[in-house]
Amino acid sequence: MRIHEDMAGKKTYNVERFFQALGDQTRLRLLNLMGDQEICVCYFVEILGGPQPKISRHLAYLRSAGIVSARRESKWMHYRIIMPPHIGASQILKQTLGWLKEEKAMQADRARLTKACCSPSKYALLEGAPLPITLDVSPCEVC
Amino acid sequence: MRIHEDMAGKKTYNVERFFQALGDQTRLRLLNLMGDQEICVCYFVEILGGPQPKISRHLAYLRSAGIVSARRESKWMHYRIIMPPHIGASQILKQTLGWLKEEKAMQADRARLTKACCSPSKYALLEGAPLPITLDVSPCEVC
DNA sequence: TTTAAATATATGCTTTGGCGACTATATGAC
DNA sequence: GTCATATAGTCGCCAAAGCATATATTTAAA
Repeated sequence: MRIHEDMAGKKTYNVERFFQALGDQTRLRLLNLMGDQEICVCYFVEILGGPQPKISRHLAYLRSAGIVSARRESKWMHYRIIMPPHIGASQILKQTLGWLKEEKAMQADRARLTKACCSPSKYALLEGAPLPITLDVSPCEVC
Repeated sequence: MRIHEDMAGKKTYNVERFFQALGDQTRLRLLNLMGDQEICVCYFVEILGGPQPKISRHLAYLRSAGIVSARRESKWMHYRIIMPPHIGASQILKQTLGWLKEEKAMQADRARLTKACCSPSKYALLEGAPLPITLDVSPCEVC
């Protein structure tokens, strides 16, 4: 959850860690793919390419920064974005996700995800993999 | 300016670098102190404390990330925030600055800056230093 | 039913590069 | 020379990438 205590013993959100988590291309691509869906790791591996441990590492980083959460479903792991408890961070994260949607490279990633979901049998890695689950985004009281 | 070229030769904003620049406590404090003012380095050194090269280095980092610009006035250097050319980054930066204003530690920094400006003669480092200059913030067409 | 193989994901380990802190020194303006 | 600021050199640390291996779960075999 990446909360630490300050000298007064009060819980304080780790702002640095939050921004550092956003300061990496791979992690931004992962967040963009998640959007408001809960997605199985195998899709990340398929879409981003590259060695699987790399994906796993970056997901772990995002988890440790309190930006995503993981859920196990039999042998598959699903990741989703969770809004940080800190309201400022939460707003920035939303804004960042909105911005990513407008980047061409990010749109291409999402398009490939959609395509992969439509015909997962064409991708060896995705045989029998559970489809992404769209989360109902409860309206935020802030915005 | 931290723009690099992608394979198509098109100029592309360096998002990673932008977030990395925000991922450090000292740099966030510097940005918070600048706000909408142009401020002399000696104030940063006075308010943040610590060795002067540390401040200078972080300012250089912010400059290389295209987030601040520097202006020389005789022997003093003035720094101010400049809005990134990328609209998404620009919005995030504004939002971050707004958020910082609400953090207690950041408010304390600003209070000490105000105090120092009111009676610079009390601070050895600030003898004869030029006061911060408030910039007229032209209304942004986006927000 | 216990065991072994296969699949999905995570973690260890090593190398490499960047960044932060610190001290000392260089530059630029008076 | 003096003052304000920047840069260089060094050290230690964190993090990223790549490869190998461990864990967890399901399927297949015996």
